[in-house]
Amino acid sequence: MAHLTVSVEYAIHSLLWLVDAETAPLSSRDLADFQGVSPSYLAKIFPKLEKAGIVKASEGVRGGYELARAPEDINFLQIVDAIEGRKPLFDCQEIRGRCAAFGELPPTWATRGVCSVHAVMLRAEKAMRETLAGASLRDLTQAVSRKAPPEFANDVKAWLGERVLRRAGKSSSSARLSSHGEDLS
Amino acid sequence: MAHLTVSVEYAIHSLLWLVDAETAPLSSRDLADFQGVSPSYLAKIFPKLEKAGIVKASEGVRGGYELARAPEDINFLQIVDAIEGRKPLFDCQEIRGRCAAFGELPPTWATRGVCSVHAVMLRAEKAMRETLAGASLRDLTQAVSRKAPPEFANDVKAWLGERVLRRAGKSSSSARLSSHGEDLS
DNA sequence: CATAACACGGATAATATCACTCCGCGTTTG
DNA sequence: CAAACGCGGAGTGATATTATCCGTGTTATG
Ligand code: FES
Ligand code: FES
Repeated sequence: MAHLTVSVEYAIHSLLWLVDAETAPLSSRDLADFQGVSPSYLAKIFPKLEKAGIVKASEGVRGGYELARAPEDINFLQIVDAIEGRKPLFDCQEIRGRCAAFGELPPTWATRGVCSVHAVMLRAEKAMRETLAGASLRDLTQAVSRKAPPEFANDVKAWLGERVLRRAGKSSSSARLSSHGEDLS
Repeated sequence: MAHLTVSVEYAIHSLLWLVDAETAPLSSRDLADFQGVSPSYLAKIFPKLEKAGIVKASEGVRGGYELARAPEDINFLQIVDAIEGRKPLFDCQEIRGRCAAFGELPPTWATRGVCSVHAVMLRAEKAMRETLAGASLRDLTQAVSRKAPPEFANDVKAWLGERVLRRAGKSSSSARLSSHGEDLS
């Protein structure tokens, strides 16, 4: 867990829209266009979530992704680990064994167990991971719905629903897909 | 605080030897050779600790560094911030404002305050920082002295004392500087 | 059956950071 | 004055991040 990259931001925000999605599954392209991020990059992120068992993929046309578990069983730590691959916060180089006060090879007491400096870093990483594990996708959707006005959920479903209809070939109703007057050139 | 780099490991281990150092000040070169790390790289780290007020520098020959405060008043968080420069754990790109359900510019409720995803990351970073702030340099020296045999402290002082004598020009007694039979070619 | 829209993986490139080296300058001791 | 310091800037190779493009396989639709 070296650093929380933008891939994590893309992933969590994408998963947010998969919760309560009526028009499932949603393609990575749909989610990218909806959020205004790079489609090709988001397409590289979802296979990681799928291998971690967080989302379920369906192939072929009309395929896409849906949540593999209930949103209360998906937490931030699982998402971060799925994407960043369990990299440690601190990468100990075992300085302690190269002390010149030792001869060629250090005594056993010096290299046994975890270095006291490293132990503090491990505690810090554990505190961070526990905080991430304590935040579920369900908590996130509740926080968002407290913030957004009630009609926003309908706008989202209208936009995504229009997307699904359009790629189904029925590309007749191409205007007025959102109550905010969005059009795509 | 993007990632705890090896510079942090070098810094904390170096500061460890500055606690209870009888032959003060110690040069960055002394500390690097003693620990078996790159002298030129460690020399780039100490000015950061000096600007943070953790360490006090003396210039000229026989100069070097000593702790600027008592070791119980120096914690891991101060050292990490001094070296990594307060970089955040998570760099929010404000994805939420680019949602296609909004028109050209997003409504105020969507961009006001901190994003709910970002808020979780800030809590995780806070938990990590509090753990780091709870570990002082004094705690570290106590943990090390519990681990090392009592004669080790004498070995360290002998090696560093010999180093100070040698660069003082009195380079006659160059052998048998450690009870482990260390010699430097 | 042909096509188009998917997922998936590999290759590539631009940018940034990291670990590290080298140099020159000013300061201080002997 | 010379040697040993601290200090700052420039530069280098390795790696990671962000992003794009392409090819392969799968599946629904016409
Ligand atoms: S040897 Fe790596 S942190 Fe001490
Ligand atoms: S917009 Fe950056 S974390 Fe939500």
